[in-house]
Amino acid sequence: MRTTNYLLANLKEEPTEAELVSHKLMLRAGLIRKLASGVYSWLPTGLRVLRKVERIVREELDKAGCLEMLLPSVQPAELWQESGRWEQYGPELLRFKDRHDRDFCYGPTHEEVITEVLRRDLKSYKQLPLNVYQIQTKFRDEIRPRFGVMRAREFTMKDAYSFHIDEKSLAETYQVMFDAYTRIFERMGLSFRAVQADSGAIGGDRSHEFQVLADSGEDLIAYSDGSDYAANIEKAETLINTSPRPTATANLKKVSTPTQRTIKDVCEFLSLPEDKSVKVLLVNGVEDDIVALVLRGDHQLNEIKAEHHPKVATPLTFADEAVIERIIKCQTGFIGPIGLTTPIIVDHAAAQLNDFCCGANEEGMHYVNANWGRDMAEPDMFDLRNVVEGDASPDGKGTLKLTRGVEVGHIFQLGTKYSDAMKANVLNDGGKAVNLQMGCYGLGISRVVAASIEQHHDDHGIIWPEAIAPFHIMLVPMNYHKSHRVREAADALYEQLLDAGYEVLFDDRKERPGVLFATADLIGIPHRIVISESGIDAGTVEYKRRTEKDNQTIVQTELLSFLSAS
RNA sequence: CGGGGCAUAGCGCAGUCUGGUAGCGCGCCUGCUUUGGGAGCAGGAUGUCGGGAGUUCGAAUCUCUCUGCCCCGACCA
Repeated sequence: MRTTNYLLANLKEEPTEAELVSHKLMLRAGLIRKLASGVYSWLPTGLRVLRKVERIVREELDKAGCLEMLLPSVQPAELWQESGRWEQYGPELLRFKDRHDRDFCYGPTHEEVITEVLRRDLKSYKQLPLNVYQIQTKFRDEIRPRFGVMRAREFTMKDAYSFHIDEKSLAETYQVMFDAYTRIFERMGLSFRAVQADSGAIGGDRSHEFQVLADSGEDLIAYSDGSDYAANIEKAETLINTSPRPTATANLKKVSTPTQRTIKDVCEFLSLPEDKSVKVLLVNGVEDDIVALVLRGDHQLNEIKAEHHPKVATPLTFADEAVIERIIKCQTGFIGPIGLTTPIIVDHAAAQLNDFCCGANEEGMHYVNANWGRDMAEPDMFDLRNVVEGDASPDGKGTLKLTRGVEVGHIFQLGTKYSDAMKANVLNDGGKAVNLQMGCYGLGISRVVAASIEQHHDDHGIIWPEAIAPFHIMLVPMNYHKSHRVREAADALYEQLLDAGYEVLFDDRKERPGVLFATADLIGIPHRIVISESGIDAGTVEYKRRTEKDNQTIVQTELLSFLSAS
């Protein structure tokens, strides 16, 4: 491709709308343009990358025995009502009506549609297992889209769905997909980690996320330094300390803390370490108005885990101030477990404390030297907190470290959640109808593009991994418009490289060298070849890899063999 | 949805407080010079000052209203 016949669409200045490096570079290098909040156009260079990502995904899924289909993006409400998600999904589901006033939505995901399509055609266990996928535009009306295509409302996703006669078959395909995802992200040159995950709104029992490691990632991941354990912080369990709780050594004492309401203030005021205090968070309950969650002062509530407690209302919401004052007759900041009449759920770490500090349920007062079992009932324990760096790994091997990631893939074992709701079944070998076991497997195609840039860039621009680069080679002639010799040599080499099967971006613009070099760096094409008069005299070309700082001089006649070797 | 901010040329911004015929840089077009890391000089084009309503002799500027966008909190590929 000659740049004079191409749309480079580079921006010299940084767009103010962008915060993340990847977002800035995607705008500057002419990959995308914003049409509306969270809605982007893909320009030629961006689309080339997107297609490369899709190609790798297709190749690996086809190899894994997954069949490509294409489902409608517009879906009738009836299907969503049948699965129960028309109500559950909330405002993130973009809904609209057709001319007959019938309800539709734009698909944010396709469990309902695929189940509807296949329940008609799947009749026998002999047709199973079946694994299908599509690559398609989704729309999720995110409350706050941000970071360009990283969290867009409209985005390209690969979604796959598998159908099985039993859990064993599901687990096998799940593993096949796990391995396919691993190969896909390896081929793309991404540094990533598969982590255990909470399955969230999609539902199901077992799930993993594929996280591209990046400081700017929105997810926190905990991983062990002594094993392959890794989990999203939402999911990461704490290893329960089974040693007996230290015994009480001092008498309960009420102390005045007139204006100290936060753990930090109370502990500073009383000269106590924060890990010798507990805090009480009041949330709405399922049966009770309020449920008290007790955590060690230095720990943070994990809302996802808390939602898994049967007494806690889902989604987790904090209790209303007015309700708190009515039931506990005390303002937040001075609330503690002693004498509370609400159900009390205690995190394992808080339950291990002796002689701790807590609110006295009385304005301006706290207790010190509080002890479970002596000053109040033995604790009802549950895993409520976020793991912290240095915690023991839940598998008992090593300690946990934290890192940030971008979720580019998420795979789930759904079980029969959708087949139960939508009555999707086949006959087994005994002639009995059984509901299908299902798996689903998402991969954010457009997000991968952003995540890759997040991981591969420098001050000058993008550094594409070979596998997803928009072009293989940037051909840069010096003085193309003045020198006949350069023109002839560059034109000839361009044809030669194309014939050899390379995707070449040939910068034949009438620009100064600095502009050409800056463009090449910004777009981030892996290989750069410079043609100049002096090189022609010496029978050489200049070669530079985008990942490296220095040039190499290559004898012109050896260029093709050099390239095929590198 | 709550809190904060912004909207002026393709992009980045000044001008708004204190109303008086819209400006700067980059980019773009033309010419000359220059030619190994985003050149120099000269000339040129480009605006419903986000929309609507109001106040005023007069509104980018003041008032009201609507819309869009960005950032911080609860979702997800």
